[in-house]
Order: sequence, then C-alpha cells, then structure tokens
Amino acid sequence: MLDLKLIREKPEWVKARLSTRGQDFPVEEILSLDQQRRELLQKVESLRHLRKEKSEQIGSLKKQGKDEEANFLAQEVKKLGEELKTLEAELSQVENNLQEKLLYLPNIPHETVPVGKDDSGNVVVKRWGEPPEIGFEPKPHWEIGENLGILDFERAGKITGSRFVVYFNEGALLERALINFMLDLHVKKHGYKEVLPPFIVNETSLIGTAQLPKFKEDLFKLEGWNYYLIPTAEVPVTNLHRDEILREEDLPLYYTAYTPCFRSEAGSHGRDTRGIVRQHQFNKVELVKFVVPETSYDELENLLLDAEEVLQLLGLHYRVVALCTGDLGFASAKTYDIEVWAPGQKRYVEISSCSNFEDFQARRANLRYRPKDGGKPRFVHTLNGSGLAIGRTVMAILENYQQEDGSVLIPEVLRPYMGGLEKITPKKA
RNA sequence: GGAGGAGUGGCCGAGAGGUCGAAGGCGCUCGCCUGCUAAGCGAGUGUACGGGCUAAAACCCGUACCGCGGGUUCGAAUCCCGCCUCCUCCGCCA
Repeated sequence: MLDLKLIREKPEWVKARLSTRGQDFPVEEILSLDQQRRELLQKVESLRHLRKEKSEQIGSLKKQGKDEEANFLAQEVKKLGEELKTLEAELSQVENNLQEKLLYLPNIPHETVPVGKDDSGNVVVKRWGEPPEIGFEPKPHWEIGENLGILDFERAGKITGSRFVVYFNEGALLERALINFMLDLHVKKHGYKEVLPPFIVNETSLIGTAQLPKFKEDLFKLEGWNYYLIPTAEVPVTNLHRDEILREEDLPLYYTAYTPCFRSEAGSHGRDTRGIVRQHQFNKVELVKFVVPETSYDELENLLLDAEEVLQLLGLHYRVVALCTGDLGFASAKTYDIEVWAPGQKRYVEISSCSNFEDFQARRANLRYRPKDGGKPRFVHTLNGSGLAIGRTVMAILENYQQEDGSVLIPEVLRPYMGGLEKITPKKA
C-alpha cells in the first residue's frame, strides 16, 4: 500500500511513476475520497467532542441531584447522537471505499528500474557460466524424466489432473536432496533462520503480502473456510511479524523456508503445458528479509547473490534480468529474475525472482520497528526471493546434465545428499 | 466435539458505567550522584488519524483506540450479543 500522505503531497509524481507500469491508476479519485474523508472526519469529531462535554455535564448534574436538568440535557444529547450516527455511517463508507482503492494501487517502481512496457523491456544485467556442451540433440526434461522412470505425468493426471506430476525413485530423492542442500546453504553459510510455516493461511495474511484482494483468481481457496493454500512461502513468512514492532537492534532478520506452493495458473492456459515448469503444486525454498529502509537495496543485491550461489554450486548456467516497469510485480519496487539455461528447450527459464517491496507490504501488514534512538516506530522494508524453485531446478539438472545414453549425472554438491549417487540411469524395463 | 477460564501500553499488571490514555512495576530516554561499571535519586516516556503553527519538524488542539465486530446508554476498558485467539479438564485423533 502506498502512503496516502505521499499521494496527497505529490499526486502528479505518484501518477507519473505509476503510469510507467503501463496503465493509469485512479489517483484523482483517491484524492477526492481523501478530501471527503477529512471533511466528514472533522464534522464527526467536533460532534463527538460536543457529546463528550455534555455527557460529562450530565454526570456532574446528577451528582448534584439536579436530575431534571440532567434529563433535559440527555434528551438533547440523544438527538446529537442520532445525527452523529448518520455522519459516521457516511464516513465509514468513504473510508472503506478509499481503503479499497488503495489496496488496488501497485507499488511505485524504484528509480533504477528500467522503463518498459512488457518483458521485452527487461534488461539482462549479469551472466554466469556457459551452456554445457552437449554432443547430441538434447532432450527436454519431460522426455528424460519419463525415460528414467522418475517423472510420471500420466498417473498424476489420473490421480489429480493436468499440471501435476508424480516423482519416483531418484526423482523423488533428487527433489528432497535439493531442498536440504538449499536450506543448509542458506542457514549455515548465509545466516538465514530456518522456518517451517503453515501451508494454509488466512485472508489477512494474503492482504498483507498483496496477493489479495486483487489476485484472488490465482489462489486455491479451501471450500467452507476463509483459508487459502499458499502460493509461496513469502505469505506465511512475511506475516510472521505482522502487527509487531521489532527492535532495530534485531534487524535485519533473515528467514529461509521450504514449502510447497499452490497456484491456480488462471490465465496461463496453453503455456508450458509439458513438463514440470508450470505446475499447480511445486516445492520452493524461499528467502525473506526484514530490514531497515536505509539498507534495503544493498540487501536486495545480497539476496540475489545468495540465490545465485545455489546455481553456481550446481554448475548451472544462468543470467540475471532486471525487470522493467511494465513487467514488475504488483507489490514490488524492484525485481531481479534469475533465469536458468534449459538446453532441452533451448531457452532460459525463470528459476528465482528477488524483489524489494520497500514498505509496501509493511504498510499493509503493519510491520514496524522501533529505531535505536527510541523514536517513533517506522515501517520496515521487506524483501524476498526464491532460493530456488525446486521443480525447475530438477528440470535444469535433467536437461543440463543429460548424457547421450539417457542417464543424468548428479552435480557433485548434491551427492552427499543422495547417498553418494553419481548418476541416474535408465531402468531396464 | 463437551465443560470452564482468559485476552488492557514495548513488556508485566490493576481497574468492574462518568473527570481513565488508563494506577503500579519493568524496560527505555534525559539529568543528578559516582575512580569505572552496577546500584541509587529525579524527570520524562503509547499509537493512529484530523486540525493549527512551520520550509519541515518540534509543539499545541481535537478524535479514536483496553483481542475483533455489533448493541444498550446522555456516557462503555467496564453491561449485552457474535466472532477470533490462547490456557485448563474430558473425549477423539496423526
């Protein structure tokens, strides 16, 4: 959520910055609602003041035994109360309306974000490694996985439906190994605190991180409950400190969490229909930071490095893309995507997305900290990034480490997590 | 699922229709004292919103906030109703 005061003070600037996202937002409407709100508020408050004074008078009159006078005044105040009630109803309607409009307003892109209208405006800022040299026509991972007997799309379709997969044997083991490898790296080397949160959250949490109210159709909701399956660990983890006042001395806070993620993928019909790239359920290790505003952009760079290191250790070629204003997520002020090379599909596939939300989520979730000097509480800045998406990492390993005989080498760092296994080989049927 | 109990400031904890933003304590800030530290002494210390003043603050005024939402009343932290959360006991269960 944006700061209403900022909108009030620099409406033209806010409008201009938001418009770089490629659409117009109802800034004027918000301003006018704000104006109405303040006018009503002043009326309501002065009426309340009057009522308070008179009620106190009634109290003291009664103490003096002047009941008749008291009753007369009470009649008067009663009318006042009725008038107040109408005005209050009006006020709360305006406030709800204003609040709703604010919840639908996206974050302002940071000044360093390239301006562009869609993903064609994104800028490659970094490359690491090289695509592997494969002396034969590389296969896409779904073929490799099915040939190895470790991925089964048909049976997943039977038990659930499309966009689900069953992992068997070394496939399941690989998934589990990756989770442990990534968590260990982030906990032991990068200093994150491990957390295993609920995979189901309430509406308030989703409003806090801004999946709601605007993106309801992307979520799975539990029937008969006001609960949702999490689309990312960002939701439960960022909401850990909702409505809290942290101490500056305790910042920054770094969390890492493994969770499955559930996404309806509404609006993605026909995209990535084959393979494990786009599933309704996938595993992910997430990184979340709570930091003081002054450091959040440095923290973003470091978050990105922490995620990149996973790919470096796995020996997977990737590039880093700075998202442009038109491609930026709703809540984000700045985002880097990490895209891993997928030789079987001859394209780069997003495997991590690292964002600084500044105080956008903090404002929604009321995430604050008390400065060291004891001053007023301020909003923290929140950041998060995938470190990494597990399914897509499996995809990348299968495609990058495939051998001509159909087997797949296991990256060395993972072998200790897989009982020393060096290679996945096709089972002789 | 059944029966009870509880939710008050950064934290702990009193208050049980009127002058209560709320005693007291802890913590914190400033000052005093003191070889240093600790202790001690004194003062201060909630948040949000709106208004005034201002370059902006500080400051001043007002309103709201005692888990959340309604209601009763001239007036609600206090009474009533609904919900949420936590605790205890019983039952069930991975």
